[in-house]
Amino acid sequence: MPQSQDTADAELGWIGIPEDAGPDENAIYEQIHLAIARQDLSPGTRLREDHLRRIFGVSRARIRNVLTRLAYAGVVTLEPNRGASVTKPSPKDAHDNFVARRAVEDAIVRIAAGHIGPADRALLTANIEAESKARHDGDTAGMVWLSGEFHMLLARITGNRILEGILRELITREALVISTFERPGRPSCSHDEHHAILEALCAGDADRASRLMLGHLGNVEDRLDLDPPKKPADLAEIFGRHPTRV
Amino acid sequence: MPQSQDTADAELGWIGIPEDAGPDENAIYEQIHLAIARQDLSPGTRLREDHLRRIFGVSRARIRNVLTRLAYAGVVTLEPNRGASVTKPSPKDAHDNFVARRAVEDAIVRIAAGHIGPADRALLTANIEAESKARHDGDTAGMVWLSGEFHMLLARITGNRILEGILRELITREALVISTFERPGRPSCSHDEHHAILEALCAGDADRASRLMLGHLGNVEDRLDLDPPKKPADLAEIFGRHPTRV
DNA sequence: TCTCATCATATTGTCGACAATCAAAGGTGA
DNA sequence: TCACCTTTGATTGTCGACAATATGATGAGA
Repeated sequence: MPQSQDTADAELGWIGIPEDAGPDENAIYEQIHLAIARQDLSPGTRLREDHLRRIFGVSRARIRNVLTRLAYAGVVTLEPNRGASVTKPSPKDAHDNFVARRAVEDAIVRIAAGHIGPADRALLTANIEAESKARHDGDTAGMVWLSGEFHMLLARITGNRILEGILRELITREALVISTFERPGRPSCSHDEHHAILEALCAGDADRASRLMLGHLGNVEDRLDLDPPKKPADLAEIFGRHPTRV
Repeated sequence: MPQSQDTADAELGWIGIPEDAGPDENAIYEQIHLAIARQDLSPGTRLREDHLRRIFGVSRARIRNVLTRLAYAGVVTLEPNRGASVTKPSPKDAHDNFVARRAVEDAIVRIAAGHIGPADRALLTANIEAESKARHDGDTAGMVWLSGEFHMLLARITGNRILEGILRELITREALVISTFERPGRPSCSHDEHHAILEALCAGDADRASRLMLGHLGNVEDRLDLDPPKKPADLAEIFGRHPTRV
């Protein structure tokens, strides 16, 4: 499949990955992680070691180490002797991820309701405005990312690094879920919901904030199309293109 | 500090780590992870690459990879140019871990209340009995391990691999927390609590199971001594030994 | 024309050697 | 006797080369 390979490489080439990220291993990890979280790298994209090595200007060993860690985080899938690719979540993965997220976000929002300060409020408000702008500009990837950032900001308010780390993984995986299962032409519309959650938090009403958060997450999930495994699409496309010939 | 080094090495040598684990990387990972979860390796123990290499009979590169993954899981701490050691959690880490655990376990127990079947019940009952036996035998490490397994069984009942994975990490870190902060001569006494949780689950009473679970986790936390950073103890010991001389 | 076996290429897996760094021991001077 | 500098040994960090494996192409046979 030379074609899909090339597209994947192209995808790696232009965006997200800067010309010369330092030799710092963590930096490389963050770069790739961010590229996936921002949907610059779509599920299924192969991540060839030699290619990454040239992009980042480091030895293969280091790339390999980074890929190992990304695989542990669940955003990259490592197949023996087949290499690494951006994880393509199954419908069950998607569902499980949502369930776990509800549990974690519920806890976070309840803690945050007691911790939120003026500085936090400013950050959250700014985020909501940025997302609003992204929607206005039609930047859907930016919207998904900013939406995730809103939730990460909430996690940071709690001061609990463990919850924060867990949520980070869940949100990154959700970016993969969304780009795999999104219904075309169905924009996410979480703007008012984020705002309502913020208000409840500022009012110190943990129960209401929790209710709003769970409803919000439910809406995001409902907006997806989890039933079909999606992408035996390739075959369907081919059949559609060449009705009965060759 | 040659002495603490030697004890650490000895600790590595005899227990937990079998003579010849296969060259399978995952197997090595699991071996070390298990040894930490079972408290066979105590917090602060240095994990020298060359030493591990000889024990497992593989190349250093592989050991290095495993240590990277363990560090990501938070059970091993990697200091640049200083190597790896079993993570010694701070009091804050301990607290954060408990908070996160309450969130995750609450969700798990609520889901499990709707999913539990006869086979699950048998496994859980067997676990409770095994823990009872371990207590009777005075095998505290075994008790901690079996107690963790009880919670892992609950997670498995939910069928949610993501929640299961998250809990696994939290439980492993809790083993580190316990061996770092346990009050001497204060045995954990969760026997009846596990039993009560199981009963509530079998009755399908999610709310009661949740309440019991949260109380149970709270009890475990209360049993610890989180206030002192623990171990400037070394100095105290020295001062005690040599009252005013030299 | 189709199927199957064989081969060539590209990619990953594994290893050992060397360089860089750190911690402790030993030695020098005040 | 103490403090400080230098040296030595041990440990980790990094890399390049080679081996193993999978994928796609080629060609022979039915």
